[in-house]
Amino acid sequence: MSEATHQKPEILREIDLTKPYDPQQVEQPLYAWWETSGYFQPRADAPLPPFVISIPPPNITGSLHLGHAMFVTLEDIMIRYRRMLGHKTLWVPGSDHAGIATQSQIEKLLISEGTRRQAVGREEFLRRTWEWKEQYGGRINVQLRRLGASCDWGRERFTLDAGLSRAVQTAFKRLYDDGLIYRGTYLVNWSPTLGTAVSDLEVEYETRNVSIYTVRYPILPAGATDEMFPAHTWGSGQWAEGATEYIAVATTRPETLLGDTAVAVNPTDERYTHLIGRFAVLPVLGRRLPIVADDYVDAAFGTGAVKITPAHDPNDYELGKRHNLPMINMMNTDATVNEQGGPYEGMDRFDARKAILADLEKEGLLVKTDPHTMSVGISQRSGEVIEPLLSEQWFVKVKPMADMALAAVREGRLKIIPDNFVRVYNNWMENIRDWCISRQLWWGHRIPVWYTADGEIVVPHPDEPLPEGLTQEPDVLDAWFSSGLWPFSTLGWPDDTEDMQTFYPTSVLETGYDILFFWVARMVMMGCYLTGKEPFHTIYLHGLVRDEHGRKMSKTYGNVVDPLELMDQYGTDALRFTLATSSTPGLDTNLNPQRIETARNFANKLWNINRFVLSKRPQTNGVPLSIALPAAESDTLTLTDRWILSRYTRLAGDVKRLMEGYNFGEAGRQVQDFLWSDFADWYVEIAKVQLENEATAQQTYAILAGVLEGALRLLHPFMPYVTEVTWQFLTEGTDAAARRRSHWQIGPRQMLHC
RNA sequence: GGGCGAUUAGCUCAGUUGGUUAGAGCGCCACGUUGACAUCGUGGAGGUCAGUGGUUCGAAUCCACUAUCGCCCA
Repeated sequence: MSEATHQKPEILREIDLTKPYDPQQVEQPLYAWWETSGYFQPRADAPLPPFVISIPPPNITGSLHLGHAMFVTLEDIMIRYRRMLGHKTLWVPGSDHAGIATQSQIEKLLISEGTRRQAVGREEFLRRTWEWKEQYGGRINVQLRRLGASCDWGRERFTLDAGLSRAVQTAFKRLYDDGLIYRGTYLVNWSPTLGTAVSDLEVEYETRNVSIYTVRYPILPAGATDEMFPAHTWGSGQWAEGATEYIAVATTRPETLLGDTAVAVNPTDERYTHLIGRFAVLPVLGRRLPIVADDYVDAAFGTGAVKITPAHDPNDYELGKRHNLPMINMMNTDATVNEQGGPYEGMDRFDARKAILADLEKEGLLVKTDPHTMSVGISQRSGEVIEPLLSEQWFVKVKPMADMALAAVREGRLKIIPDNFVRVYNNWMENIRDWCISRQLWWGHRIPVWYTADGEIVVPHPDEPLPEGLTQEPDVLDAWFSSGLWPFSTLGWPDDTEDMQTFYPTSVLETGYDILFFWVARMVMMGCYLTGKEPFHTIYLHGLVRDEHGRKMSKTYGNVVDPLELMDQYGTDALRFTLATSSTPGLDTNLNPQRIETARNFANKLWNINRFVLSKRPQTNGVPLSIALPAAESDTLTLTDRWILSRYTRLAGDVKRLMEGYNFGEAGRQVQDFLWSDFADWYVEIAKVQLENEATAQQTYAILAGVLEGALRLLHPFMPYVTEVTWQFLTEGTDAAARRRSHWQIGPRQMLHC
């Protein structure tokens, strides 16, 4: 198709201009046309430098929610704007394997078939999961297309792709060789029903009303030997017979006493100084517990004496290390009591609690029960109470990377919008703790570590052949490990590919503030460390989408709004425009359905303005019509003409300024205000008169068409569908169509008419 | 305990370097329609910008404190 004979896409020929704007008729065919025409690929001949966004990869198990709609809206606004300005623009799409979420989904599927993961085995489980992924994993990306996302789908990536897996293995080896990855036995957050460790970030804290129990432990009577005390069996009711002194401790988790290895008091607490160095006797098991002094103990809390369970509590763990206490793990990985639990072995943790309390009472050792509020760790994924558990895991020593990430922001190479998140970012980076990266799952990147028969660790380079006779580590990596590499792994890293050279570092990373630590911070750390460059120069954080009264959307509350339904009802442009214009960076958005209706009306308004302008189009006898604004100094212009041109020029400048400053909402509102209030309500009405006058008719039409054409382009990043279809009708057979050499890609001067 | 944010019309929200009379949509009231558009137009009512104090010629905007709500971290 030559430029001079530019025609609107075939699909638009079906559209009936006499009816109100119908998004359903336009959107999907238009998207297909964009995509198949290659408009979303970066242009080789783009005049301006690359502008690149890596998509926040949705989970393959995910289905579209308003969070996706928000990020697509904002990122697509940036991408389309930069593309129109002439940047070599790339938006890299893809999806995340989402270890726990996906594995849980397939486990449920197996259970519904009457079997389970352990029964089918790892290989078959993975085969089933891949099968599921191939079948359903792409659904979310079909839905992102409906939102109008102008991603280059030819570059779509998945975190478990061969290339990205090689990136994971390369990163792992590099960090391991540099001493930043280590294996060790530490207290970790254990999710019993998921059967895996999780990172600190995956634990949420909830204030709960619980009971605090005061339990007294007998002090070993002077001169008593192991045989002499306790003299009676546990549960006899006479277990503590012969004790003359006791030390009382307060606990909210009495079942953990089975793992106690000491009792601690504050060294300055005069109530207990005489007991320091002596021994208490552990109820149930009769174990001798040294009474130790440590500043950690708050003399004012409870009884001032604390039972110490190093294998089941973070503070006790630290204290245990200071005092060289044994660490006794009394729990299995499914949170039942293990062989250390004596008579309670095999009981679930909460059943054991009840049983132990009953027995303590029987033995006269339960002093009292008080109500207590405390913060309880909950597994983000499963909602169950997290169990601090001593186990062998793999960790990343993140401090050196965090220092680089801090410097990037401090030295201005990385900007965060809105900037109040800089403090949050700094605070987290400065107090960062090592990251537990091993997960006891099957779905994910299996940790690239092999063991020899002697248990020696081998971490091969991904391109090296594997020595014979090795056994691979069974655990997989936290899925955030691979998403931490996303901006560069998707471009071909560790290879020095053309895409890496052209598009890395990327430009803006846009996502919700709720995953600042989970994802953004990790990408910055990994990017800085592994590639030597900040993976992007700007972080733009949006807020959460809430319901119209500010309540968090939740299934249980029944206030979840489905973006697909909104798009069916009002059109994609209406949803996008509403999300963009009712939000401010970093702040939560209360989504008011009435505003979506207004945005739909706005789309229809544009449609009708365009119909009016088209109806006034002069006859040109086959010569392409020129859509060009008259020079502002032309003395044939009426006052109204000058006014609208002035307003338009100011709008173009303001939009440019606002877009550059990431104030997309305000930019969108200004274009709407201009088109509806200034252009439609005033200029169009006065144009009706001017068009009747031979002296002004021609110029009036030029202004009508020229201003509309330009304003449509200003609005296009926000409402891509209606602006595209309208623009196609408006410019068909004109020089404006030819000027756009391909799609919306025209230079900045033309775009803004300034 | 530490930190962050919000508070503007009945509702949902704008208001970006401090600058006429604080804006929009919806809702409400009145009027209007064959001619781009009723998914519309015109006009109107409606605000002590949470409160107090301060800086300034001038404050919704900057500062301090207070209140309420929300979030993050420990």
